[in-house]
Amino acid sequence: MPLSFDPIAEARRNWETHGWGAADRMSAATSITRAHQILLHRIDTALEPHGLVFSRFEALALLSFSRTGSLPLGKIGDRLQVHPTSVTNTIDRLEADGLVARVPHPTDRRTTLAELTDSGRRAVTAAAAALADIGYGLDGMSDLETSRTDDALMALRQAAGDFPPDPPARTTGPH
Amino acid sequence: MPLSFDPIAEARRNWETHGWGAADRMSAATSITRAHQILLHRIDTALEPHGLVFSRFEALALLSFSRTGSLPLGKIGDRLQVHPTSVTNTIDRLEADGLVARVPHPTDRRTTLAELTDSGRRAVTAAAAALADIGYGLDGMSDLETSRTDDALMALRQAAGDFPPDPPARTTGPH
DNA sequence: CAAGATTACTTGGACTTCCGACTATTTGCC
DNA sequence: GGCAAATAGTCGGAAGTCCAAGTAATCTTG
Repeated sequence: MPLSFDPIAEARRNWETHGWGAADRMSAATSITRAHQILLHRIDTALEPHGLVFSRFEALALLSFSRTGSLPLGKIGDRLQVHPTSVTNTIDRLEADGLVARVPHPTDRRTTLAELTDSGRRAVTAAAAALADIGYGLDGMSDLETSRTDDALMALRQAAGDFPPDPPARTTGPH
Repeated sequence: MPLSFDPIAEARRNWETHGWGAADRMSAATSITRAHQILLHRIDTALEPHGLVFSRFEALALLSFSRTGSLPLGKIGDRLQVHPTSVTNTIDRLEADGLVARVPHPTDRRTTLAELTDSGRRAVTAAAAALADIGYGLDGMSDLETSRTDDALMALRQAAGDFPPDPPARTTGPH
Protein backbone atom coordinates (compact mmCIF):
# COMPACT_ATOMS: atom_id res chain seq x y z
CA MET A 1 0.00 0.00 0.00
CA PRO A 2 2.10 2.89 -1.24
CA LEU A 3 1.65 6.26 0.36
CA SER A 4 -0.01 9.08 -1.55
CA PHE A 5 2.61 11.58 -0.46
CA ASP A 6 6.34 11.79 0.18
CA PRO A 7 6.87 10.87 3.83
CA ILE A 8 10.22 12.61 3.95
CA ALA A 9 8.79 15.85 2.60
CA GLU A 10 6.12 15.65 5.24
CA ALA A 11 8.70 15.04 7.93
CA ARG A 12 10.50 18.15 6.75
CA ARG A 13 7.33 20.21 7.10
CA ASN A 14 6.83 18.88 10.60
CA TRP A 15 10.42 19.66 11.48
CA GLU A 16 9.97 23.23 10.39
CA THR A 17 6.62 23.58 12.11
CA HIS A 18 8.05 22.36 15.38
CA GLY A 19 11.20 24.42 15.07
CA TRP A 20 13.46 21.41 15.38
CA GLY A 21 16.07 22.90 13.08
CA ALA A 22 18.32 21.53 10.36
CA ALA A 23 15.31 20.34 8.39
CA ASP A 24 17.24 20.24 5.12
CA ARG A 25 19.87 18.05 6.65
CA MET A 26 17.33 15.83 8.33
CA SER A 27 15.66 15.38 4.96
CA ALA A 28 18.90 14.54 3.18
CA ALA A 29 20.05 12.15 5.90
CA THR A 30 16.72 10.35 5.88
CA SER A 31 16.77 10.19 2.09
CA ILE A 32 20.18 8.60 2.13
CA THR A 33 18.96 6.01 4.59
CA ARG A 34 15.95 5.22 2.44
CA ALA A 35 18.00 5.21 -0.77
CA HIS A 36 20.35 2.71 0.76
CA GLN A 37 17.43 0.48 1.61
CA ILE A 38 16.05 0.69 -1.95
CA LEU A 39 19.44 0.03 -3.49
CA LEU A 40 20.23 -2.89 -1.28
CA HIS A 41 16.92 -4.51 -2.06
CA ARG A 42 17.25 -4.05 -5.80
CA ILE A 43 20.86 -5.18 -5.87
CA ASP A 44 20.34 -8.23 -3.70
CA THR A 45 17.35 -9.21 -5.84
CA ALA A 46 19.51 -9.02 -8.95
CA LEU A 47 22.29 -11.01 -7.28
CA GLU A 48 20.06 -13.66 -5.78
CA PRO A 49 20.06 -15.89 -8.92
CA HIS A 50 23.84 -15.89 -8.66
CA GLY A 51 23.78 -16.95 -5.04
CA LEU A 52 25.30 -13.69 -3.86
CA VAL A 53 24.44 -10.63 -1.83
CA PHE A 54 26.06 -7.23 -2.24
CA SER A 55 28.69 -7.59 0.46
CA ARG A 56 29.86 -10.93 -0.89
CA PHE A 57 29.88 -9.58 -4.43
CA GLU A 58 32.04 -6.67 -3.35
CA ALA A 59 34.58 -9.02 -1.81
CA LEU A 60 34.70 -11.17 -4.95
CA ALA A 61 35.07 -8.10 -7.16
CA LEU A 62 37.96 -6.88 -5.06
CA LEU A 63 39.71 -10.23 -5.33
CA SER A 64 39.16 -10.39 -9.06
CA PHE A 65 40.97 -7.07 -9.48
CA SER A 66 44.05 -8.19 -7.62
CA ARG A 67 46.97 -9.54 -9.56
CA THR A 68 47.00 -12.92 -7.89
CA GLY A 69 43.28 -13.27 -7.24
CA SER A 70 44.00 -13.32 -3.52
CA LEU A 71 44.18 -10.80 -0.70
CA PRO A 72 44.68 -10.84 3.07
CA LEU A 73 41.36 -10.66 4.93
CA GLY A 74 42.44 -7.48 6.65
CA LYS A 75 43.09 -5.70 3.39
CA ILE A 76 39.64 -6.68 2.17
CA GLY A 77 38.16 -5.08 5.25
CA ASP A 78 40.17 -1.91 4.74
CA ARG A 79 39.10 -1.49 1.15
CA LEU A 80 35.48 -2.38 1.73
CA GLN A 81 35.48 -0.39 4.94
CA VAL A 82 33.81 -3.02 7.04
CA HIS A 83 34.65 -4.52 10.40
CA PRO A 84 37.08 -7.45 10.53
CA THR A 85 34.37 -9.72 11.89
CA SER A 86 32.22 -8.92 8.88
CA VAL A 87 35.05 -9.99 6.62
CA THR A 88 35.36 -13.25 8.51
CA ASN A 89 31.65 -13.82 8.05
CA THR A 90 31.68 -12.87 4.37
CA ILE A 91 34.61 -15.11 3.57
CA ASP A 92 33.08 -17.94 5.60
CA ARG A 93 30.06 -17.77 3.35
CA LEU A 94 32.02 -17.50 0.11
CA GLU A 95 34.24 -20.36 1.16
CA ALA A 96 31.25 -22.55 2.02
CA ASP A 97 29.93 -21.87 -1.48
CA GLY A 98 33.28 -22.74 -3.02
CA LEU A 99 33.81 -19.27 -4.47
CA VAL A 100 36.96 -18.53 -2.49
CA ALA A 101 39.47 -20.57 -0.52
CA ARG A 102 41.40 -19.60 2.58
CA VAL A 103 45.11 -20.11 2.08
CA PRO A 104 47.93 -19.26 4.48
CA HIS A 105 50.11 -16.27 3.77
CA PRO A 106 53.50 -17.44 2.49
CA THR A 107 55.58 -15.45 4.98
CA ASP A 108 53.33 -14.02 7.71
CA ARG A 109 51.69 -16.78 9.66
CA ARG A 110 49.20 -14.40 11.26
CA THR A 111 47.70 -13.61 7.90
CA THR A 112 45.11 -15.56 5.95
CA LEU A 113 44.57 -14.97 2.27
CA ALA A 114 41.24 -15.32 0.54
CA GLU A 115 41.82 -16.71 -2.94
CA LEU A 116 39.31 -16.65 -5.75
CA THR A 117 38.42 -20.07 -7.16
CA ASP A 118 37.53 -20.65 -10.81
CA SER A 119 33.93 -20.91 -9.74
CA GLY A 120 34.23 -17.63 -7.90
CA ARG A 121 35.66 -15.89 -10.91
CA ARG A 122 32.82 -17.08 -13.10
CA ALA A 123 30.25 -16.02 -10.49
CA VAL A 124 31.61 -12.51 -10.09
CA THR A 125 31.72 -11.92 -13.83
CA ALA A 126 28.12 -12.99 -14.28
CA ALA A 127 27.03 -11.03 -11.23
CA ALA A 128 28.75 -7.86 -12.42
CA ALA A 129 26.87 -8.10 -15.69
CA ALA A 130 23.60 -8.54 -13.82
CA LEU A 131 24.29 -5.43 -11.76
CA ALA A 132 25.24 -3.36 -14.78
CA ASP A 133 21.95 -4.48 -16.33
CA ILE A 134 19.97 -2.90 -13.53
CA GLY A 135 22.15 0.20 -13.41
CA TYR A 136 23.24 -0.73 -9.91
CA GLY A 137 19.75 -0.10 -8.66
CA LEU A 138 19.83 3.59 -9.52
CA ASP A 139 17.00 3.55 -12.04
CA GLY A 140 15.08 6.76 -11.61
CA MET A 141 18.16 8.95 -11.31
CA SER A 142 19.58 10.73 -14.33
CA ASP A 143 23.27 10.69 -15.13
CA LEU A 144 23.54 14.23 -13.83
CA GLU A 145 21.77 13.39 -10.60
CA THR A 146 23.96 10.33 -10.21
CA SER A 147 27.19 12.25 -10.64
CA ARG A 148 26.08 15.09 -8.38
CA THR A 149 25.20 12.61 -5.68
CA ASP A 150 28.50 10.87 -6.09
CA ASP A 151 30.39 14.15 -5.82
CA ALA A 152 28.49 15.29 -2.76
CA LEU A 153 28.98 11.99 -0.99
CA MET A 154 32.66 12.03 -1.81
CA ALA A 155 32.89 15.21 0.26
CA LEU A 156 31.12 13.43 3.11
CA ARG A 157 33.34 10.39 2.91
CA GLN A 158 36.44 12.52 2.80
CA ALA A 159 35.33 14.54 5.80
CA ALA A 160 34.65 11.29 7.63
CA GLY A 161 38.28 10.34 7.11
CA ASP A 162 37.84 7.64 4.50
CA PHE A 163 40.73 9.08 2.52
CA PRO A 164 43.03 12.09 2.82
CA PRO A 165 42.04 15.53 1.57
CA ASP A 166 45.19 15.93 -0.50
CA PRO A 167 45.05 16.05 -4.26
CA PRO A 168 45.68 12.67 -5.83
CA ALA A 169 49.20 11.63 -5.01
CA ARG A 170 51.78 12.04 -7.70
CA THR A 171 52.84 8.46 -7.31
CA THR A 172 51.56 5.64 -9.46
CA GLY A 173 48.71 5.22 -7.01
CA PRO A 174 47.62 2.41 -4.74
CA HIS A 175 48.27 -1.18 -5.52
CA MET B 1 44.39 2.76 9.76
CA PRO B 2 42.85 5.05 7.15
CA LEU B 3 43.55 4.43 3.52
CA SER B 4 45.73 6.83 1.56
CA PHE B 5 43.35 6.84 -1.40
CA ASP B 6 39.66 6.75 -2.16
CA PRO B 7 38.67 3.08 -2.39
CA ILE B 8 35.56 3.88 -4.40
CA ALA B 9 37.52 5.89 -6.95
CA GLU B 10 39.88 2.98 -7.26
CA ALA B 11 37.01 0.57 -7.73
CA ARG B 12 35.74 2.80 -10.52
CA ARG B 13 39.10 2.63 -12.27
CA ASN B 14 39.10 -1.13 -12.00
CA TRP B 15 35.55 -1.29 -13.33
CA GLU B 16 36.56 0.69 -16.38
CA THR B 17 39.75 -1.27 -16.90
CA HIS B 18 37.85 -4.54 -16.83
CA GLY B 19 35.05 -3.28 -19.03
CA TRP B 20 32.42 -4.12 -16.45
CA GLY B 21 30.23 -1.18 -17.41
CA ALA B 22 28.10 1.31 -15.52
CA ALA B 23 31.13 2.46 -13.53
CA ASP B 24 29.51 5.79 -12.69
CA ARG B 25 26.49 4.06 -11.27
CA MET B 26 28.56 1.54 -9.40
CA SER B 27 30.46 4.40 -7.84
CA ALA B 28 27.33 6.26 -6.82
CA ALA B 29 25.64 3.15 -5.45
CA THR B 30 28.70 2.23 -3.42
CA SER B 31 29.00 5.81 -2.18
CA ILE B 32 25.42 5.75 -0.97
CA THR B 33 26.07 2.53 0.88
CA ARG B 34 29.14 3.98 2.54
CA ALA B 35 27.43 7.28 3.29
CA HIS B 36 24.63 5.41 5.00
CA GLN B 37 27.17 3.62 7.15
CA ILE B 38 28.88 6.89 8.11
CA LEU B 39 25.61 8.62 8.91
CA LEU B 40 24.25 5.78 10.96
CA HIS B 41 27.40 5.66 13.02
CA ARG B 42 27.47 9.41 13.64
CA ILE B 43 23.77 9.60 14.40
CA ASP B 44 23.70 6.62 16.72
CA THR B 45 26.72 8.00 18.54
CA ALA B 46 24.90 11.29 19.08
CA LEU B 47 21.76 9.48 20.23
CA GLU B 48 23.50 7.04 22.52
CA PRO B 49 23.49 9.39 25.55
CA HIS B 50 19.72 9.63 25.11
CA GLY B 51 19.30 5.87 25.06
CA LEU B 52 18.11 5.87 21.47
CA VAL B 53 19.15 4.71 18.03
CA PHE B 54 18.03 6.27 14.79
CA SER B 55 15.14 3.92 14.08
CA ARG B 56 13.68 4.41 17.55
CA PHE B 57 14.17 8.15 17.32
CA GLU B 58 12.29 8.22 14.01
CA ALA B 59 9.36 6.41 15.57
CA LEU B 60 9.25 8.80 18.51
CA ALA B 61 9.47 11.82 16.21
CA LEU B 62 6.56 10.53 14.17
CA LEU B 63 4.47 10.06 17.27
CA SER B 64 5.33 13.50 18.56
CA PHE B 65 3.98 15.05 15.36
CA SER B 66 0.62 13.35 15.60
CA ARG B 67 -2.25 15.18 17.18
CA THR B 68 -2.85 12.61 19.89
CA GLY B 69 0.71 11.45 20.40
CA SER B 70 -0.32 8.00 19.26
CA LEU B 71 -0.44 6.06 16.01
CA PRO B 72 -1.28 2.52 14.90
CA LEU B 73 1.84 0.41 14.50
CA GLY B 74 1.01 -0.22 10.88
CA LYS B 75 0.90 3.46 10.06
CA ILE B 76 4.29 3.92 11.69
CA GLY B 77 5.67 1.25 9.40
CA ASP B 78 4.14 2.89 6.35
CA ARG B 79 5.57 6.30 7.10
CA LEU B 80 8.97 5.04 8.13
CA GLN B 81 8.93 2.55 5.29
CA VAL B 82 10.08 -0.38 7.31
CA HIS B 83 8.77 -3.91 7.68
CA PRO B 84 5.99 -4.54 10.23
CA THR B 85 8.33 -6.82 12.10
CA SER B 86 10.78 -4.00 12.55
CA VAL B 87 8.03 -1.82 13.97
CA THR B 88 7.14 -4.49 16.48
CA ASN B 89 10.77 -4.68 17.49
CA THR B 90 11.20 -0.92 17.68
CA ILE B 91 8.09 -0.41 19.77
CA ASP B 92 9.06 -3.33 22.01
CA ARG B 93 12.26 -1.52 22.80
CA LEU B 94 10.67 1.86 23.29
CA GLU B 95 8.02 0.33 25.51
CA ALA B 96 10.62 -1.47 27.61
CA ASP B 97 12.31 1.88 28.12
CA GLY B 98 9.04 3.53 29.10
CA LEU B 99 9.09 5.95 26.17
CA VAL B 100 5.88 4.69 24.58
CA ALA B 101 2.96 2.54 25.70
CA ARG B 102 0.89 0.10 23.69
CA VAL B 103 -2.79 0.91 23.97
CA PRO B 104 -5.70 -0.78 22.21
CA HIS B 105 -7.40 1.02 19.34
CA PRO B 106 -10.77 2.35 20.51
CA THR B 107 -12.81 0.81 17.68
CA ASP B 108 -10.66 -1.67 15.75
CA ARG B 109 -9.56 -4.49 17.98
CA ARG B 110 -6.96 -5.67 15.49
CA THR B 111 -5.05 -2.48 15.83
CA THR B 112 -2.55 -1.50 18.50
CA LEU B 113 -1.62 2.11 19.08
CA ALA B 114 1.78 3.24 20.23
CA GLU B 115 1.36 6.23 22.51
CA LEU B 116 4.09 8.60 23.53
CA THR B 117 4.68 8.87 27.27
CA ASP B 118 5.82 12.05 28.98
CA SER B 119 9.23 10.52 29.26
CA GLY B 120 9.17 9.72 25.56
CA ARG B 121 8.27 13.26 24.65
CA ARG B 122 11.13 14.64 26.70
CA ALA B 123 13.54 12.14 25.17
CA VAL B 124 12.61 12.91 21.58
CA THR B 125 12.92 16.65 22.12
CA ALA B 126 16.38 16.32 23.59
CA ALA B 127 17.42 13.84 20.94
CA ALA B 128 16.24 16.08 18.11
CA ALA B 129 18.38 18.88 19.47
CA ALA B 130 21.37 16.57 19.65
CA LEU B 131 20.89 15.56 16.03
CA ALA B 132 20.49 19.13 14.86
CA ASP B 133 23.75 19.89 16.68
CA ILE B 134 25.65 17.42 14.55
CA GLY B 135 23.88 18.45 11.35
CA TYR B 136 22.33 14.99 11.10
CA GLY B 137 25.74 13.53 10.48
CA LEU B 138 26.21 15.40 7.22
CA ASP B 139 29.24 17.42 8.26
CA GLY B 140 31.49 17.68 5.26
CA MET B 141 28.70 18.38 2.79
CA SER B 142 27.83 21.96 1.84
CA ASP B 143 24.25 23.15 1.77
CA LEU B 144 24.29 22.95 -1.99
CA GLU B 145 25.63 19.42 -1.97
CA THR B 146 23.05 18.47 0.62
CA SER B 147 20.14 19.81 -1.38
CA ARG B 148 21.40 18.32 -4.64
CA THR B 149 21.70 14.95 -2.99
CA ASP B 150 18.25 15.26 -1.53
CA ASP B 151 16.78 16.18 -4.92
CA ALA B 152 18.51 13.34 -6.71
CA LEU B 153 17.45 10.79 -4.14
CA MET B 154 13.90 12.07 -4.29
CA ALA B 155 13.87 10.99 -7.93
CA LEU B 156 15.13 7.57 -6.92
CA ARG B 157 12.55 7.20 -4.17
CA GLN B 158 9.78 8.28 -6.45
CA ALA B 159 10.84 5.86 -9.15
CA ALA B 160 10.94 3.12 -6.53
CA GLY B 161 7.27 3.79 -5.82
CA ASP B 162 7.63 5.47 -2.45
CA PHE B 163 5.14 8.10 -3.50
CA PRO B 164 3.22 8.96 -6.68
CA PRO B 165 4.72 11.02 -9.49
CA ASP B 166 1.82 13.47 -9.54
CA PRO B 167 2.27 17.06 -8.50
CA PRO B 168 1.32 17.62 -4.88
CA ALA B 169 -2.37 16.96 -4.49
CA ARG B 170 -4.62 19.97 -4.28
CA THR B 171 -6.20 18.60 -1.13
CA THR B 172 -5.10 19.66 2.29
CA GLY B 173 -2.50 16.93 2.16
CA PRO B 174 -1.70 14.13 4.54
CA HIS B 175 -2.74 14.22 8.12
C1' DC C 1 -25.57 -13.77 7.09
C1' DA C 2 -21.83 -16.77 6.37
C1' DA C 3 -17.56 -18.03 3.87
C1' DG C 4 -13.50 -16.10 1.85
C1' DA C 5 -10.45 -12.33 1.38
C1' DT C 6 -8.07 -8.70 3.58
C1' DT C 7 -5.84 -6.31 7.29
C1' DA C 8 -3.12 -5.86 11.77
C1' DC C 9 0.20 -7.45 14.48
C1' DT C 10 3.35 -11.01 16.45
C1' DT C 11 6.40 -15.05 16.48
C1' DG C 12 10.27 -17.79 14.99
C1' DG C 13 14.17 -18.13 12.13
C1' DA C 14 17.91 -16.64 9.03
C1' DC C 15 21.23 -13.10 8.10
C1' DT C 16 24.28 -9.22 8.60
C1' DT C 17 26.76 -5.97 11.26
C1' DC C 18 29.15 -4.34 15.04
C1' DC C 19 31.69 -4.53 19.59
C1' DG C 20 34.63 -6.59 23.10
C1' DA C 21 37.57 -10.06 24.23
C1' DC C 22 40.88 -13.64 23.07
C1' DT C 23 44.81 -16.30 20.70
C1' DA C 24 48.66 -16.31 17.80
C1' DT C 25 52.28 -13.99 15.56
C1' DT C 26 55.36 -10.34 14.39
C1' DT C 27 57.70 -5.96 15.21
C1' DG C 28 60.11 -2.39 17.85
C1' DC C 29 63.39 -1.13 21.05
C1' DC C 30 66.22 -1.07 25.29
C1' DG D 1 67.99 -11.55 22.95
C1' DG D 2 63.78 -10.59 25.04
C1' DC D 3 59.73 -8.26 26.50
C1' DA D 4 56.13 -4.85 25.41
C1' DA D 5 53.30 -3.17 21.80
C1' DA D 6 51.11 -3.70 17.62
C1' DT D 7 48.83 -6.59 14.11
C1' DA D 8 45.76 -10.51 12.08
C1' DG D 9 42.03 -13.13 12.51
C1' DT D 10 38.16 -15.52 15.09
C1' DC D 11 34.55 -16.30 18.58
C1' DG D 12 30.53 -15.08 21.42
C1' DG D 13 26.97 -11.96 22.08
C1' DA D 14 23.81 -7.99 21.20
C1' DA D 15 21.18 -5.51 17.68
C1' DG D 16 18.69 -4.69 13.77
C1' DT D 17 16.37 -6.13 9.38
C1' DC D 18 13.73 -9.02 6.60
C1' DC D 19 10.76 -13.10 5.28
C1' DA D 20 7.33 -16.70 5.98
C1' DA D 21 3.86 -18.21 8.65
C1' DG D 22 0.36 -17.88 12.21
C1' DT D 23 -3.56 -15.73 15.02
C1' DA D 24 -7.17 -12.54 15.46
C1' DA D 25 -10.41 -9.28 13.78
C1' DT D 26 -12.85 -6.92 10.10
C1' DC D 27 -14.61 -6.39 5.48
C1' DT D 28 -16.83 -8.05 1.22
C1' DT D 29 -19.95 -10.38 -1.36
C1' DG D 30 -22.89 -13.74 -3.11
